[in-house]
Amino acid sequence: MAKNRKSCEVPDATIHRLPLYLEKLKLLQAIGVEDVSSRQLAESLDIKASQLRHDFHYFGGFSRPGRPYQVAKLVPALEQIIGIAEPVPTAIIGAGHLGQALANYQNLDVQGFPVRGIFDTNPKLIGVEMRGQPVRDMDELEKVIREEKIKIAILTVPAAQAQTVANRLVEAGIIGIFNFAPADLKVPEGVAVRNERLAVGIMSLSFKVKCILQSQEEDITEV
Amino acid sequence: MAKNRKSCEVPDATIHRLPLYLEKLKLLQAIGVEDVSSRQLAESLDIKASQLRHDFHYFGGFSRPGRPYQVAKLVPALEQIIGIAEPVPTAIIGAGHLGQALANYQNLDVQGFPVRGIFDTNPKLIGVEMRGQPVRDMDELEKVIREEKIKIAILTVPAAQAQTVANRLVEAGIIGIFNFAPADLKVPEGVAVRNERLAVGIMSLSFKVKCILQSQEEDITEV
DNA sequence: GTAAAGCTGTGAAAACCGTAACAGAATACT
DNA sequence: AGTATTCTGTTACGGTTTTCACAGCTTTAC
Ligand SMILES: NC(=O)c1ccc[n+]([C@@H]2O[C@H](COP(=O)([O-])OP(=O)(O)OC[C@H]3O[C@@H](n4cnc5c(N)ncnc54)[C@H](O)[C@@H]3O)[C@@H](O)[C@H]2O)c1
Ligand SMILES: NC(=O)c1ccc[n+]([C@@H]2O[C@H](COP(=O)([O-])OP(=O)(O)OC[C@H]3O[C@@H](n4cnc5c(N)ncnc54)[C@H](O)[C@@H]3O)[C@@H](O)[C@H]2O)c1
Repeated sequence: MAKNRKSCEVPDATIHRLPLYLEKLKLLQAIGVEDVSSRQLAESLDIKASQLRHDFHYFGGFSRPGRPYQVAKLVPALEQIIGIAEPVPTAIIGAGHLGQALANYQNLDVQGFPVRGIFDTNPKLIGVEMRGQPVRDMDELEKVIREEKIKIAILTVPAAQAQTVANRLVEAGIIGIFNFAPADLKVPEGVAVRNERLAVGIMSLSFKVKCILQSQEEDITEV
Repeated sequence: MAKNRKSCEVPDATIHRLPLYLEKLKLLQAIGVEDVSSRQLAESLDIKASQLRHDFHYFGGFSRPGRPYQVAKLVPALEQIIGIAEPVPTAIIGAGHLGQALANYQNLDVQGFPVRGIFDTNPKLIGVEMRGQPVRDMDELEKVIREEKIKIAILTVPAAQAQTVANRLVEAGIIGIFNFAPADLKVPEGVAVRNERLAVGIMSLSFKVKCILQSQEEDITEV
């Protein structure tokens, strides 16, 4: 099974496209589409068909030359690769504004990440129900992570607390941290962090908006 | 000023780093640091100093050989480049769970994106105050966008409504859409879209977690 | 049955991005 | 003053990602 190890040596860019493929395929599946060609799938996602085939090639290919892809086979194959063939129990740390929004985000469940623990330190929040689950005191963190076999944590605490909490999560056995706080977390090897920075997103958008406005101004002065 | 047009031909990867530079610089500024070398700044962000200089080089450089960067000059220069030298009035469309979290996210203001309009169609939400602003009916959308000179919209409506609402936003003069709905928006040229897909983020994290778990298992069986 | 069209898997080419190296300039030190 | 050090701007290099091109298989049309 050297394939498994090899399957982890995949460009980040490819990894980020896998969820997009899966999402689109599930959509097709829902409307009864059985077969789909690399061209059809790629065009609906605004990428080149060759890139899609190349991406799939990292995992050995999902069809045979001449045959289009079968949606019913591709969906579970991608789920397997992404690691959500089985539901992945997840925790939310910090039940503030963002944490509450995420706790109420039904798509998390659908996508394979059932929330099995919501934690906070604020006594006013502890016990409050969110989507059928009580907010728990941080005292229970280690116990719940162990019992529910939680491997992924969504971190929505203030930036100042992020590193401290992250350390505790790692200590408790968390392997993946989805971090929404604007802080550069340091974690030991064997733990994956994904930073979701709102500021980066809106600022790169702003950059492009500025470029558009500038080119519009130039067009006017040129006429 | 051919520089302006040229300054828009910058790799995406560089654009995404600019906000990180700015954030760190503001932090340094806050604690009274006046000068900073490319090495110092880069190391604190876990990137190579040469890359930072390379990034800055797209914009002509911010210092002279031999001199470190002056924080007080760099901050406004980056703000200019990103397009937030002046505050950028922003609207939130969809005041549900996520829209409310964002409306209450003070960092948006701080980073230069004051929210000047929150919109929804749900009568129960219209009029409710969020951070000193009432949720407005969508009827007022065009008027408020015009009066407040809003150029960027944060889209937090259900996926099914996203394209329809996006069309209306473009029609009303919006140039940048920060889209949180899992939908591939089609917009005309001259409009920038940035998709923020939670599913992509958590699934790529899941992929890495799966790889970590697999390599741990292999380590055990090898011993 | 045969030709044509459509499809994937695959490796090579091109484009892109990150890294290293260095020249020239400013500063610090002796 | 002179030398060593530190620093940026800039270019050249190397690696990675994307794109292209095509061989070979499969179905469709006639
Ligand atoms: N609100 C947004 O829309 C938004 C968007 C992007 C990023 N963020 C980031 O997400 C984080 C949370 O934002 P928010 O708006 O929800 O803030 P918030 O203040 O509403 O929520 C933070 C929650 O974390 C809890 N908390 C504090 N310390 C804790 C600890 N040690 N352990 C467990 N819980 C703790 C607090 O009690 C609070 O309920 C911040 O870092 C923020 O920068 C927020
Ligand atoms: N909740 C989350 O944490 C989260 C995370 C990532 C992405 N998203 C996405 O963000 C979007 C919103 O999620 P949510 O959880 O806030 O859902 P929500 O149902 O709580 O909120 C959606 C809001 O949009 C309003 N709306 C519906 N149609 C509208 C229209 N035509 N014009 C204006 N407003 C309209 C609704 O009245 C509602 O208040 C969804 O597409 C969701 O997939 C949500």
